[in-house]
Amino acid sequence: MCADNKIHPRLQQLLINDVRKSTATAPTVPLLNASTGFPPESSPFYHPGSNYLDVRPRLGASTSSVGMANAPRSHPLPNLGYKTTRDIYSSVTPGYTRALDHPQRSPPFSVHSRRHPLSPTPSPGLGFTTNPIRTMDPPYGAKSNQNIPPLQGIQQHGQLAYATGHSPIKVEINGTIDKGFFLSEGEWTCYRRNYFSCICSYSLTPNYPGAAMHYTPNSSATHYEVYGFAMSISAMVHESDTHTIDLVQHTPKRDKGPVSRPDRVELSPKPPQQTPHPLGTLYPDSHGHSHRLGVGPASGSLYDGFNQSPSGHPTEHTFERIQFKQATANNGKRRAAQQFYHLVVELHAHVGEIGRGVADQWMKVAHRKSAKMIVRGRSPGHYQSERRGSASSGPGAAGGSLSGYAPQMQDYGPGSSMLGSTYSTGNYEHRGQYSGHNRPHDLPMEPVMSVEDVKALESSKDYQYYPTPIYEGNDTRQGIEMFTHRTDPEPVVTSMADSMELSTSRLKHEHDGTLPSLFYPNPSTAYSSMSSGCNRFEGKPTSAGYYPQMLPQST
DNA sequence: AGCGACACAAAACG
DNA sequence: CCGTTTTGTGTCGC
Repeated sequence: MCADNKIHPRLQQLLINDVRKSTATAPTVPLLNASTGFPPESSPFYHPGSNYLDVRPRLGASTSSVGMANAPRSHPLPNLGYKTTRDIYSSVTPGYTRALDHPQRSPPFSVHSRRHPLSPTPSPGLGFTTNPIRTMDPPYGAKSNQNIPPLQGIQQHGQLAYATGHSPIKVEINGTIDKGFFLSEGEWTCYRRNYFSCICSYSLTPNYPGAAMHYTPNSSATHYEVYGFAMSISAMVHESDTHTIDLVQHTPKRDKGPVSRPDRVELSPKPPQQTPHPLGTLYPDSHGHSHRLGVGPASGSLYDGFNQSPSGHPTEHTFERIQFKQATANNGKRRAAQQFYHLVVELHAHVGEIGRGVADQWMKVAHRKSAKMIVRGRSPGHYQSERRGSASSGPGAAGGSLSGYAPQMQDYGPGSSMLGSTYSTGNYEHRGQYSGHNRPHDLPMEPVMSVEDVKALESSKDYQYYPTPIYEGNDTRQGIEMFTHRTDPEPVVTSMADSMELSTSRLKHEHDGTLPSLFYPNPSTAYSSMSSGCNRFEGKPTSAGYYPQMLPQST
């Protein structure tokens, strides 16, 4: 698979160049230190720099790129639609957005504001940020997000525990897929060419910063000292654990800049109960960086989280300007089986270099898959009839619906982005079908998963996203050597309880277009649901018939 | 059909 | 109000 985190040399070079404005570029290396208060340096295993970090492209020089030949475009095409649509969408929280955003435009949330042209994508309204209105909402804040595909339950690949007393640690993964997605016919959809971003954070319960902890992969009795954690995002084909799909990250320069694969970013845990910041990463972090991320090469930066932990790592990271490298198969063909992808938010533990040479060792502790999604490779124009689907989509997105998209819809509640609280409130207004009901606030936070998903999850086995040494939980035992292989499928954990929840929640969520939030509101919840919950909000009953493996995955 | 590249244009910013 | 930046997407050509 895909693996590589590594960026092509070329890219690396390129990356830096672009940065014009974005400062970010700098060597972002956030990586290093052991984070979280763990005793990194002292540890024998501690490496000053992780490899992966180093790998990133950051510097380079070239430039490149660009364009090659370009043919002058034959004719200018006016896009008729643009405006209209845009305008409509634009309404989106413009004001708010900005305010909130602050710094840059790209801030994750706010962004959407920008254009939401045809594609629903842009989240129309997402205002993520905050709509004034929404902001109020409360309790969990979040809300809605129509345009935010929900995440399924967490799947752990091993157990974390404090060295002292061996007290177990509950792990929560929070992720918000921002921008770019919309429901079309009940399915989460996005365009391959459009950007989306993913705000990631995790929390440990209990959280004792600085306390030594160890990780025990499932199926292994071996304990690995944990020096820090990192999160990453990847994508895979629905119902195929082995088919991964490459994700690419652009700089603001887009085509003129380098393209890289989103990196693994070191993060410190976010306090579980912590209230998410409404703005999320929007705010500049302590370093003063604004997060415009993206810019940088790959991931960005490190500077993302605004909350930094003592260890110096942010507690949250936004992977911005992310695109799927390839579209799902059979888009557009109604009859043909539609392929789906899942975006996966992963948490890795830095277990140090064991031994010598090898660079850092990372083991995947847990991951959370998103609801299954369709990635369209063609221009929105090709889908106009349906578009927006769901959401609004009607044909043409109709204007009317647009309104639906209105600003309010999206906002994130405070938590949404961050903590898990997000769930939608229901705003699907226009979403016709889905819209049905808005979900009361009470939505369950847990993600619901369909049976299918569950199965899929259970069956899942390997994930090897990184070339670098990462262990999967399963293998652990094998120790380092295993990097590469993953072994068996980990048992996905699904407890009965979980199942029940799932089913329950499922019912609840099913029609709402709303999305359940990705996050778990509180640790306990999270814990319980951990293994498999998931949800899919998709309208289709099953994935049967899909071609899970069709795509060539990136490998 | 999907993809990469180029280009236009609007939204977001400043 | 205006210039710049960023990003959605139309189009071409493969």
